[in-house]
Amino acid sequence: MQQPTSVFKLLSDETRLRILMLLYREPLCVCELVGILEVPQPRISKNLAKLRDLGLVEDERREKFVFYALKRENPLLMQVLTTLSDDIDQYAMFETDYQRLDAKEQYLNQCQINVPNY
Amino acid sequence: MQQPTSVFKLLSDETRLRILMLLYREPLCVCELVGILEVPQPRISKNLAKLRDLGLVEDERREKFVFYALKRENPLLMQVLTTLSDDIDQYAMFETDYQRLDAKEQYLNQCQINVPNY
DNA sequence: TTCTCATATACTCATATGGGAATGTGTAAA
DNA sequence: TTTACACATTCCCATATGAGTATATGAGAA
Repeated sequence: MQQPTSVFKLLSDETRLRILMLLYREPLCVCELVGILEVPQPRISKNLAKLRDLGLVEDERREKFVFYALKRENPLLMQVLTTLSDDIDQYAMFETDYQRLDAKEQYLNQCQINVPNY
Repeated sequence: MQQPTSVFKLLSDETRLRILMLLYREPLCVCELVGILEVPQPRISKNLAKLRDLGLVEDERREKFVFYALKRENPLLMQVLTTLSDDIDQYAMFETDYQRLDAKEQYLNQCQINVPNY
């Protein structure tokens, strides 16, 4: 089990928290995260690596894409994400991200993924 | 309401999280925190100041002592502290701090406070 | 007023952190 | 085996952070 302070350190960065909130909803590949969050790809990749290093997410390659999924083993992390998600209308940025996730097809730039039945 | 990332940043430091966990139980003055946590006084004071700057705790002077109390207005913070507290046996350091809090009289070095009925 | 004690702050330093730009790697298609 | 695309990593830099030491502040006691 990870140290609580280490988990909070990862949660304390806006990019990472936005990523975690999205992965709380569903697994996503890097290019989807780039499209939804409108953040440069290296920044996404580097922050995903930090999340993976602490075991909060796991990655799985599917053809050309690498999908990241939230590992739902840490009760503290899950409690936090649930709390935020339950009050999503209190957090404008996360709420916007959720809306963009729901319509993610329009936010995938060059990359048009089509990986069925995850 | 504070940004979640700002709250997590404060929670990501071990000294501050230990302080918050103790204040979750009851208000304490600086010298009590020093005695229980065995951490240098300037470090306690500086971290308390950061917590106060973000509105997570409030201070109140009583004679020579300054008592700090958790402000229980932030749902996210309260949810986190409750989660940690409910699984306290999973977190050895916090559990030890709680035990020292329960017997705090023996950990107050020079300072022997006696401030009744808070 | 002077002394003592509790607490706060200033100063300095070493280290950590996040980010952008450029480049490397790996896979699949042509 | 080239090309294209998705993703990872390296390099460098500006800034933030946490800590210790010393010192300042502030209140009560003498």
